[in-house]
Amino acid sequence: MRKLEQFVRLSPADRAVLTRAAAERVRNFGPRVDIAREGDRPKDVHLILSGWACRYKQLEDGRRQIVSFFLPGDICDLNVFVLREMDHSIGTITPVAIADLSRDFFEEISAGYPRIATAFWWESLVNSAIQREWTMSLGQRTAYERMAHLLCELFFRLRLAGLTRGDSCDLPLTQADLADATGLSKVHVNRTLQELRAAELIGLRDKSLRIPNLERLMNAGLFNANYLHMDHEGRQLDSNE
Amino acid sequence: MRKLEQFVRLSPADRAVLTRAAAERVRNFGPRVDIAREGDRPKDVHLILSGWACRYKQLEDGRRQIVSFFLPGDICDLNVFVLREMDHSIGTITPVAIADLSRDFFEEISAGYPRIATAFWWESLVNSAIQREWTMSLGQRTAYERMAHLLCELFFRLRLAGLTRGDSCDLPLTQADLADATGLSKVHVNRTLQELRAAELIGLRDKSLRIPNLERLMNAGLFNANYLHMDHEGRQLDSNE
DNA sequence: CGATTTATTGAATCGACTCAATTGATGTGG
DNA sequence: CCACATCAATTGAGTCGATTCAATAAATCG
Repeated sequence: MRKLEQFVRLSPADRAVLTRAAAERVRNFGPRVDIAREGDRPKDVHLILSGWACRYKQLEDGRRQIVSFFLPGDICDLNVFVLREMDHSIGTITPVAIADLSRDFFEEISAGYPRIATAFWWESLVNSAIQREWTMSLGQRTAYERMAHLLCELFFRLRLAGLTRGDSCDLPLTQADLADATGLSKVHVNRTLQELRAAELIGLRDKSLRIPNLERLMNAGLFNANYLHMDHEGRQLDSNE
Repeated sequence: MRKLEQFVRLSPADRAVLTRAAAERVRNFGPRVDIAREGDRPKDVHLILSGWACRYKQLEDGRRQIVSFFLPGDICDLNVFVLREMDHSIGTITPVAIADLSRDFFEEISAGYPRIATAFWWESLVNSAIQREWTMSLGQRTAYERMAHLLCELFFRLRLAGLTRGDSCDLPLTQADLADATGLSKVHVNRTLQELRAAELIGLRDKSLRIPNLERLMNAGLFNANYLHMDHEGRQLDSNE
């Protein structure tokens, strides 16, 4: 997705490379399917072109935790080139199109396209920050706060990728997905969403989320957007497109 | 600490650079002191030479979550060069000595010392994996499992750094620290530790932890060491020291 | 040695869970 | 296009893990 470029503002040459990379070796997956499994030894990095996916881990007894969400434009695993095998799985939520990026591509990038390299670097650091914030959420926030926080985060990320319409966006997650992501039971997710609706902090039906007053939802979730680093240094390196 | 080298096995030249880097610009901190605060804009990366520290985040109302622990040999924040400001704080647990590593140092490394660069890269990827595992713990594991898991993780990491003696190691954390890290209350941490002691899975007194049967503790915590990636690719790049 | 932090224990409470059943949507094949 | 099956969302009731509050014991520190 060309919205990945949102991050650093790229030159036409940069765009060309990305567009080419995104076009080569595209694979399509149905919904609710695994792209990679714990224990695999993948050779490529994946770029999500469209659709939602998630990273998840599972215990032997079946307990499952969604550890992060991948939205269009996100890059799955830069670790591939250093770590031997996957310590988690990647599964789709909706139908997903991904581009497989080779090691060669990354070497080409880091050699000749510093702005893209910085953007990738930034991507991966923000992902770490998001992971920390999830730790915070799961450890300290109440169910209500946690849900509000997650919805804020997704909305912000989608907006950055140009995937919102005014105060609304798609939310293809089921309540079971939200449960796996927030560490709550399905039943409690349902009740928490009802509370949020009752407080008129969200409107949610037909896989579409509306946030009438983002400010108030942020307060409810103790949401501070600093960890998304949307003011990243890259902006200074902008090329004059 | 030279145990950082454990990861990739370094050549004498590699060691020399590291030793030099570790010697320059060393700072010492007392226990329970902040090294960096949320909102800061640090210019250097920190390498922990000795002592324990942690990364933590705090909500306005005071709730605090320890998001990761830093042990001797750990590197604090490679993000410094790309992200504008800290989205979390770093505080010491024990007295700590750190070496400040400059941007120049990292450029020198990535240009001339590929093995070290790989080791750093590996470090940061493993840290991400640890962060994911914490998400898993906080989301899905019970208090008992969570505690067992955390103690396993710390023991493995310390052992990799050569900081264990047989089945024992130092554990300078207070129960309040463990509470902030596991997302439990202090009281419940206390009770959980008692349970682990009663089950003879751990011995813990005077800041010293003993694990008579690591296997059993791992089972209790549903601990799978794969996420620590101790079999990283770097071993293949070992120099013949 | 008091003073303060850390660890421990008890009792009551509550947030979130489990179990179980119902309603509503979505989808598929005949 | 309906009938049946499946999956997703909702509701109620009872339970339990973990919390809070509060007090005491033990350890550490200047």
